Amino acid sequence: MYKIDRDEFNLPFMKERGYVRRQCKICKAYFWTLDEDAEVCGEAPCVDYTFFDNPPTRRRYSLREMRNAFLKFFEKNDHEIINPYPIVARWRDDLLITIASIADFQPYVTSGEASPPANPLVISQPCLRLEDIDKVGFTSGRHMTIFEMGGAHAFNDSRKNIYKYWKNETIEYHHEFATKELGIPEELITYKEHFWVGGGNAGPDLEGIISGLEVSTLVFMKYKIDEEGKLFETPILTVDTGYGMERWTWLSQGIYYGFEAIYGDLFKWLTEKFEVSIPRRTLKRFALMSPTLTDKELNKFGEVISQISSDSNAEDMFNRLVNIGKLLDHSKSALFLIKDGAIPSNVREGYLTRMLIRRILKILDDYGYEYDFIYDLMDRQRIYWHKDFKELYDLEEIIKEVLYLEIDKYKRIKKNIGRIVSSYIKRGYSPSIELMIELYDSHGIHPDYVNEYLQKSMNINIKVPFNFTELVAKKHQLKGVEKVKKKIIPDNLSRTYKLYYKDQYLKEGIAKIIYVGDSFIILDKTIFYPTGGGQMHDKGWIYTMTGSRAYVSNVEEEDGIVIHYIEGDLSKFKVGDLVYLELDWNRRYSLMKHHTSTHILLSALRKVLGPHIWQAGVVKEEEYAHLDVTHFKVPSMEEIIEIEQLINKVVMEDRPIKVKYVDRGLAEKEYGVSLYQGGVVPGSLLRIVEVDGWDIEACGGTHVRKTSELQLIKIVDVRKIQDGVIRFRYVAGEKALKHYQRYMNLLNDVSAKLNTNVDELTDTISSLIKEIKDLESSYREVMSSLSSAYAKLLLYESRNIGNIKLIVWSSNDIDLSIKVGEELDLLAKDYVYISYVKQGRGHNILIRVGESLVGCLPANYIAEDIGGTLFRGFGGRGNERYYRIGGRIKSGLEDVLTDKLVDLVSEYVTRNCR
RNA sequence: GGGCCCGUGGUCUAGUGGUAGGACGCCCGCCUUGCAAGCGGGAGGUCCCGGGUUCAAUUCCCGGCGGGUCCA
Repeated sequence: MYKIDRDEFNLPFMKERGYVRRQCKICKAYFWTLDEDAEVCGEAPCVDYTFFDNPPTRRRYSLREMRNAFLKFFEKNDHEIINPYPIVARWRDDLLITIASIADFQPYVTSGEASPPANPLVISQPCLRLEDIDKVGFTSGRHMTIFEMGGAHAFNDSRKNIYKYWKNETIEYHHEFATKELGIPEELITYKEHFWVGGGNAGPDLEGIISGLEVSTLVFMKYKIDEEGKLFETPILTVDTGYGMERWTWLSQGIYYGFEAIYGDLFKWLTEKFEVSIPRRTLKRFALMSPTLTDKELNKFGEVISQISSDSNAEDMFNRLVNIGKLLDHSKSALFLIKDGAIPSNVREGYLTRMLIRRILKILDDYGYEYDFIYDLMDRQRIYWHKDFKELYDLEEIIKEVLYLEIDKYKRIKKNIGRIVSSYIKRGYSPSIELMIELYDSHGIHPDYVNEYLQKSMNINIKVPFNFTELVAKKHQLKGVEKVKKKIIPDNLSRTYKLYYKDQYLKEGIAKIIYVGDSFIILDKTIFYPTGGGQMHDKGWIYTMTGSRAYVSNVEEEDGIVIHYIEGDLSKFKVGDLVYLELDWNRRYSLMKHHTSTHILLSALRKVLGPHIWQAGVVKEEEYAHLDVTHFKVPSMEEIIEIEQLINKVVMEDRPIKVKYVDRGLAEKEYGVSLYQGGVVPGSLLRIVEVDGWDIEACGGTHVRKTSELQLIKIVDVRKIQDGVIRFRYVAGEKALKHYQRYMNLLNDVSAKLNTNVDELTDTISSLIKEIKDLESSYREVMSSLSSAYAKLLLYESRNIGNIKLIVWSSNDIDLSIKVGEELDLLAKDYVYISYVKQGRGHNILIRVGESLVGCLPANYIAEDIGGTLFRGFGGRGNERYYRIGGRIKSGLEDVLTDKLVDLVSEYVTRNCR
């Protein structure tokens, strides 16, 4: 797509080492090699892997050893080691998960807006990629959903005269790491040209290929790319290298199946558990051909396996092997996601965790293992990795609870399969792919399970296509139109100076008007805080120097410019005038208390509930605040009480709240990315708010000076707002007092209404409920005796036509009429009961006939006859014994109805029954 | 953030524009040495909430709340 200049990589390094540029005759890519006669690029599938049984490195490395070797090598070469970021990318609003080491530094570092935590730096970043999840296991370890990307990054900024290094040094480092550090002969290394595009940036890159395996990508980011694919040079040149730690490890061990290299003992444990035994030679053949496997071939895995082994159970064995790979891979991914707060959910990153866990459960199902096996699997993973990722250690209980809930949900789905599938078929769905898509989409039922059910109940078998998930995805492709916020302010205004950052307690001030819109004013500086970071905007007043006053009802921020929305007349406000500003301080002070309370609560939640707690959303209003956090269930009353006591202890300890501005890079290094609880914070300088010794966050809100100002924080509501997200609602300061008072009033009101006092309220209500129940049951009894009495009376007064008793009754209660009809059954078998009921504007006729008359006088026949003559246009429904019709008739006709009915039915009866 | 599915006794559910039904559980009785099972009887419901259409809504329509599920 993008052409790379033939001299792009014609670097001094290439000349010194004797590398020449060649074109691959198979894949057509250009590459650099020491072999002047080379015709193919050196990457599988153009060539075979050549490291099996014969690793090119000086020795074998475990993943940990490889990571250390990598980090230490670059540290030796003046790179600073940076701790990895979480795999849930909360500092980005365009990504859910960290897919590359450079993602840690986008967008503000790569755009030049903020400086990096160190320059140059090196990092080993766990990354998650789910695009190739279906290939995991089949490609022998080339694809994993979770992997560590070793990133050595340098940021060159021509505007600031910062130059670290660029192409030549990058390749030299790579080469030296491979040859000197690991001892790989340089003839085995080729560099393949490529053009990399991603995350809004682009640039040429070299792929480092050793013994057939691509082990690194050295990207030279120098373009921004727009939606049409146009390239623009950027002032920042970013060296973005990605060393695939797992692949280097695999390479160094020279074994066939990559998962064995990475997961060692865990792999061995699973092969025993799944009773996998594959001859070494067969496994090697498989691993060698795995890079060439296409989707189509994976669809016919059996045929592929038959090419490399004649063994009758070979396909089963390889399927088991592939599933072991999937189990290892998916369980590690799920573990790391949970560690970083991606609690299983039906939305966002939590959904990825759920999907991975469900895939594991499905495999266990397929091989007849108990779901409980996943506890063991995940716990072994936790122990396996906890030395490298210390937070894992404390996660034992949390993971257990999360898994318990997920297994429970999965079982529920499975239990309902039969019922749901048959209900869809009853609804007119034919057993088909469409049905499977619908069932998966709406109920999460895996197509295999649908098939199993169809096979059992209808003996139908449907082939599930390899691209099933793709078909499901297609249903969702209609994209919503993005709402573009209309810009209402002119371009040339300068940013508003924010006085509330200079002094958070400013209640009044003076500013100059620089723009007057139709309903808003823009000032050169302001004390009004605009809605942001979950904190609602201030309200207050703006005065002209001549005493005119306007009410500020809303404040918003756009591109650093604060917009004051005004209620009322703006004609007195002129550009250039000085105005006097006054805050509604009660409101603001309450907002500040709620904001500081939020910080205190968040840290308390992490302490009480666990390190998986992250902020998922927050709103601070004048009357109350709420904080949404990632957690798997509503905390118990005990936990909530503990949390409440803890936050109020912090209040009473009177801790100071400090605000300081720190360079973004330094702040991240010092405090970690847990700083970004509130999401993306732009800019190079971060405003850090610290509740002394308790909580540190990057935050743009206004806070109180000391925790004692909060007086009291009261949690008023805790509930689950979606799977994996719990909402805490709370109030602070005088709002807490107000809350108590409001509830006390409520209780008093209720007590007064019930003529009791608050302490006896529960007992009173209990006895009231009982009383109502008793009344209801007496009412039923009365109704029953009443209808029984009516039935007897009506029967006594009935007129005999032949030996049939005809009862015509006019009532005003449809329920009573129905009941009376039922009672008649107990008294007679040869009656015809017609009840006329007027209700509101409508009229209803009930018709009921005794048991012995069903043959000659079915209720539905009578109804049709009456309906046809007397109530044209009425609707009705019923059966031979019971029928009900109704509709609207002209007023004034009611009186004649009863007589007419009697005549009609008498005639009808005489005619039909002799 | 968006799409789709679902809300009926304590639990699981059938069903419907016109009398809310079944199973499990619960209570009482019978049979049995006892248990389980069986038989007979009984209690238990604002058919999620609000609005609309209709003579009539648990059912149809709209909105809300709650649950499920998939996609990004």
